[in-house]
Amino acid sequence: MRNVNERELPGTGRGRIDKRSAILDAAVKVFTREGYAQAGIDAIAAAAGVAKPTLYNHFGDKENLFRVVMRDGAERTANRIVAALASLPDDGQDLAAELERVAHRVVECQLSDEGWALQRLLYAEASRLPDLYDQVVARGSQPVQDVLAGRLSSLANRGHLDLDDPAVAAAQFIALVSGNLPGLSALGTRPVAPADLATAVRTGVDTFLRAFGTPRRRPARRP
Amino acid sequence: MRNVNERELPGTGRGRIDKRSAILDAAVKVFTREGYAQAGIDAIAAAAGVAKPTLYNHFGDKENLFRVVMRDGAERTANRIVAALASLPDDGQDLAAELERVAHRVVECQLSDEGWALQRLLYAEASRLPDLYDQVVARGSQPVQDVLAGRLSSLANRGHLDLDDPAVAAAQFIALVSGNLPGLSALGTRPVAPADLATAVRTGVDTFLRAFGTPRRRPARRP
DNA sequence: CTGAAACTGAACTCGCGAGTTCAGATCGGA
DNA sequence: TCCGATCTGAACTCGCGAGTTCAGTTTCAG
Repeated sequence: MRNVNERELPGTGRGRIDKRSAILDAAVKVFTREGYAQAGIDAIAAAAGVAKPTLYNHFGDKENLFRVVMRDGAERTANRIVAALASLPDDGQDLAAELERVAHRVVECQLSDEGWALQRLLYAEASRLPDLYDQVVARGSQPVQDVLAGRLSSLANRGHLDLDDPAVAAAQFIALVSGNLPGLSALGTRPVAPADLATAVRTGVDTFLRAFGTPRRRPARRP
Repeated sequence: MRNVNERELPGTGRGRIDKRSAILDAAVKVFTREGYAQAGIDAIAAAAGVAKPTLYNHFGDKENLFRVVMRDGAERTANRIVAALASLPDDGQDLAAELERVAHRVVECQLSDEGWALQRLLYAEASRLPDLYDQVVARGSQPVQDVLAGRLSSLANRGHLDLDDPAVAAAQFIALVSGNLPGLSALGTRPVAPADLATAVRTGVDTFLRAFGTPRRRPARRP
């Protein structure tokens, strides 16, 4: 049998390609498909095309592997959303349409298989691994809210929005726009009709603008 | 030893008191404390003061027991919330304060240990038991939204709110008022400072009234 | 009083999965 | 060419937990 150093067989997966990232990719898939408890180390190793001891060499144990997977996933998702937010222009041109466009992108990240799965995994294990929750928030939702708050603040400064507190507005924007998603997609276990999605986003943005749109006066604060 | 039909010893739990409900009570506690996978049938039986075969006689297997627990829990929680909503008056007297009061009650149900635990369990097992999700929604969130929509609609008919669609407004009210809860309480794993809770509720109601309060005109629909 | 139904407790089966061990293969670098 | 690090595969340990079995007990209706 001649040596096969010129190419790796994809299935068997021998060679010096990054075992570590292969394991992480496989772990994401298996964890998100099966859940933490149901996911088997054997299955992950097999999916990664790697021997079990290799996996243990890299990650120590199952729980630690899970932590790394969650942190990476949160960061990846957050980066995608932040990139989408960065494309929100500062001039108030067609503000409603722009907000809808951005909201769509944000919402799509949550609707992705990975997004939902990460959220479910986080909920499921939050009480067992409270520190993990903090880390995921720090790398995930926090930066998203901060960036969004910044954009909204820009718009407010130029008179296109009427806000008291950009951070609150950012949180409420996200709540309004994605509050219906769990129901629509049954926590991500069912596909969402694009029309339903569009409606959800539109009504969310509508209400946001009813509250914070600039042509309108805001109601007097109650005593 | 004289007969003890006048009273059961609470600890040992012998006698004809409802074994079934004793098991359910214990199951709620153990499932919510440990999560589905970690919860042991032995632990549940022990907590219920019941022998394992009795448990299996009543519920067949672990998964079915879990289903019953979740359905019951959803119904119980929904009933509490609905009761709170029913106390929302129809006259617009001090509308903001009344909305806040109701929102507080709604939010407290989600903040309760059982509320959070049920939500985490639902998220965790939704992909494995999709039908369960439907049932929980049908007995849990759906009635709540319907009742709330009814109350809001009443208020709108009397000119105290300015709504297009009461169902949408109800969903958005809940989203605005409880959107911050996961972050505040770290998915229910940490206590929430009453002041933070009050702020979250107040800002949610504020924004809701900015969007739907009656003195204001609603922004023109965009093309 | 009696017999059926429900309950008990303890021991048992059985499969699963996390983590380990080890002898050998493979690779990169010097 | 050779060393050390890394990877492999397969077999193994070990504990855990779901579900069962069974012989004996309690309860209650008739």
